[in-house]
Order: sequence, then C-alpha cells, then structure tokens
Amino acid sequence: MRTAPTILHLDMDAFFAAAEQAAKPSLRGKPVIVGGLGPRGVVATASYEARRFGVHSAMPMAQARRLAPNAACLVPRFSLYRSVSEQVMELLGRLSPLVEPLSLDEAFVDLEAGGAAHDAPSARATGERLRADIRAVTGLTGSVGLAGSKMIAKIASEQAKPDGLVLIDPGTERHLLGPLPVRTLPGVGPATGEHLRRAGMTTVADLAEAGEDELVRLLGRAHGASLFRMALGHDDRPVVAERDAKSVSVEDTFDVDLHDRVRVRLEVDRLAERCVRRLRGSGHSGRTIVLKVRRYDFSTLTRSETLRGPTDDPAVVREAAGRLLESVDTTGGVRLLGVGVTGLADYTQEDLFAQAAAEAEAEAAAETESEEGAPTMAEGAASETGEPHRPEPGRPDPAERRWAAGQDVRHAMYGPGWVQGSGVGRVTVRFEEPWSAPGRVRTFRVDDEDLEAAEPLPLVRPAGRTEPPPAMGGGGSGQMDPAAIAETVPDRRPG
DNA sequence: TCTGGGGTCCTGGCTCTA
DNA sequence: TCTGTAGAGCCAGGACCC
Repeated sequence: MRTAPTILHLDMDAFFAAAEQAAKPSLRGKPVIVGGLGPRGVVATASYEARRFGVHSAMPMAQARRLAPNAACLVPRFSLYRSVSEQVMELLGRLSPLVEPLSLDEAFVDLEAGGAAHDAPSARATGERLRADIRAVTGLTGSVGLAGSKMIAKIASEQAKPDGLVLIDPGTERHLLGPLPVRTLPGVGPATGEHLRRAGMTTVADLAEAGEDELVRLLGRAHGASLFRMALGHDDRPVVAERDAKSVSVEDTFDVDLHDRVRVRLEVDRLAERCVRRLRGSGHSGRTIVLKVRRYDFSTLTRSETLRGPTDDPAVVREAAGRLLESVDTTGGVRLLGVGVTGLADYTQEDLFAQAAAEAEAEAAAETESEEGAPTMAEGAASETGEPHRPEPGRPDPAERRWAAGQDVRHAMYGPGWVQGSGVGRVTVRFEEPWSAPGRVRTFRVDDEDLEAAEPLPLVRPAGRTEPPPAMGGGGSGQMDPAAIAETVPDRRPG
C-alpha cells in the first residue's frame, strides 16, 4: 500500500467496438456490436451507443440483436486490435519498466518505478498526458485510474469511464469502498456474490464488519482471507511485468451438437494439432494433456493425463487426448470440445526424429487453416447456414467464397472497404477508410474476382497522405454522410 | 435461436511414498 | 511387518476475469 497514488490502471473504452468505429467512419455514433455471429455467438464488446439498448459483454448475440436490431454486428478482427494494443503498450512502456498487461485493452503501470510520478499532482499530470498520447497515436480513448494499489486503481478507472481520469488519494480507500456492492471487489463473481448475499452481506462495509473468521468460514481459507483484506482496502500486490504462461489451450463450440463419435474424435485430433501449434509458437512443451467436453445440456467435463515428460509432439498430444476421450460418454451430443496442455516447460524429452516429423506435419496442417482468433471464411459460412463446416486438414475447402460482416476487403476498382453483409450469393461492401468520410456501399457477387480479403488499415492516417485528418475519438464523434445513410444496405442474412 | 474463448487460481478427494 | 500420518502430486470441478 503506497502513500502516493502512483499505480496507474488503464482501460481502453469499449475497445473492440471503438476500434471498429475508428476504422469505419460510417459507424461512428451508431450502435456497434462485436462478437461471434453464429447461432451460438456471444457479444465480446458493445459500443456505448449499443449499451444504451441494454446490450453488454457475454450476452448471447441473438439476444443482443433483438435488443438493438439496428446495430452493426461485426466479427472481431484480432489482428487490428493487437496492433493497436501494441501501440498503447509501447506508450505505457515509456512511463515505466513495470507494465503489467491484463489483456489487449487493459494494463497496470507502476509510475514510481519509472520515475513518472511521485505524488498526486505528478501522477495526475502523467495520466492526462498518457490519455492525450493514446488519442493522438491510436485515435481511441482510454480511462485512467490512479491509486496507491492495483485494486483501487482498477475501481478508479471503472469510475472514470468513459474517457476520464479518477485519482483516489491513499488513506480514503475504506471510505470509498464501504458503500460499494461486494461485486466491486476482484474475485467476487455471481456465485460468491450470491453466497455472500444469502449470508446477509451486500456491501463491502458488510464484509469488513463480518470479520476474517466469518469470511474464511463462508468462502475458504485463501478466498476468505484475501477478500477480508480487500474489504479493508489493503492490497499489496505488486505490478509484475513478466508473467509466465501456465497453460495453452484451444476450444471450439459447434453450431450444432456433434453426435457422431467418429466426428468427435476427428475434432479432438484437429484441436490437439492446433493446440500444439500454439504451444510451439509460445516456445513451450507441456506435460499434462487436458480434454474438455461440454455436453448438450451444458454440463462440462475435464479429463487430464500427465505424461512422463513434457512434449510438443502433435502425435503424442493427439493420442493422449484420444485416450481421454475414451473415458467420456458423449451420447446425447457434444456442444464444445477443447484440448489444452499444462505443466509447461521450455524443453522436451521427445527424440529429435519424432520432432522433425511432427514439425513437417504441423506445417502442412498450418497451410490449410487460417490464423487463430479470426474466424475463417468457412466458419463464417458455417455460422450463416447453421451447419458446422470446416475444411479438413490437407484438403481445400470446396465451398464457395463467403464473407463475414466487418471483414476487410479490397476491390480492384473501388479500393479498400469492409463487408457490411452477405447472403443469397451477394456481398455488400462499404468503401471507406478510417480517415475518409463515410463511404458508399456497393453490392457484388460473392465470387467477384475483383474482390479479395485484405489486411486491416491503421486507424490513424499514415504520414505522407494528403487527405484531411479523420474525425475520431470519444467512441465515435464523426458525422454521418446523409447520402451514405440512404445507400446503406441492411445486413442480409439467409433464413 | 441462451450461455464464446483463453486463461488463472482454489478446493477437495484420491493415491503414493516416506 | 503393520499402522498412522503427513506431504506431494495428480485429477476434476468450480469460480472468476477479460
């Protein structure tokens, strides 16, 4: 606990949705929802305009569409978010060597360690300068919380949202926390919140009053004791710059439940290979293989097997996952499958010949599968037809070209744009750039040879371009071109 | 049309070993 | 050799976070 508010928490405002609005001038000021568009998709982020309709993260996409029928629903573009995140983290790195990223859009910074602040006024000045720099470099807004501990800094940034800065003076924590709901504290989710409510505790002050023994009795030793300390405003957790990964996993939810045991086994093989590719990408091997199965009724099972030594051999992981699958009853249907590896090490005990063979195999498979995190076009097709469809490794996908809403494209004649919607053999594209005025929409055949998938454009105009600067920021302050509105083609989905 | 994906941490039961 | 015990490791599940 510090005597000066030199722990900074940065939280980008509605990050994915704000990035989409910055990239797509026609969406500024309009409700935007980013998430899975398939029948079982959920909302990753909603713009503040969409939140006014009651849409929020983790809500089923179908429900979000009902609440905000006019919202633009887009697939996530992680490559764009990652590049913006790198710009933001680079700005944070200039403030201190101690930067702890929590996700693409959130991080703690120890300002004292970097000499960027030593008291409240200098911390506030640093926070405001950071917010201005983020806006200048990325065109997006972030909210900053400043306090003497991580927990309070995070609560402060939440209070600062959107586009603000809140500083909590050390010594005032208990006064601030007392009336807040127990759910404010980190580690209190729906289950613990309900547990505490049944015991008559709804505010942080109630927890402090109950005492440590009572919380330990209710929640167990580790959780109860740490919650009691937090309720008193005590949080000594340091900002940690480097954290070692403890596990690597991949999982897939299927648009329709899988019943065919052979198909289930094939999917497990596929996931095992993807998992190993990730594992190797992170420079690790692992000793414990974990299989995750979510059944038709949403009940979730995990089975694990620990090997004699760490491996990064896809065949070994595939076989272990297959063995684990044998012990699971999948009659009734499988909704989700996952394969993970824990007990990570940075070496392997496999022999070199097996490794070389596995590498060749992994490379061949990699050529047939798109970048992880970004849905493939085939997956886009799956989500629109309701039928799961994934190309098998080593075989080209015979399906016709399909386009996902929000995807970047380039047309030979009209230049860069993004997919506004597709269906019945047509794709509607809006041609605009982050620094242009809202653009026009045009409709093409899905197999138009002049249309191709493209990389995301940067959100801020690269140096050297002569067009006027973009109107960005604040979660979308750009003006909509009336002509563009008139030409907007609604998101067409087959049905 | 309910409920994603990738993680971390904790707890409790079980087994093995010293 | 038998018994009790403590600790470590494994395993499964739950809760939480972004």
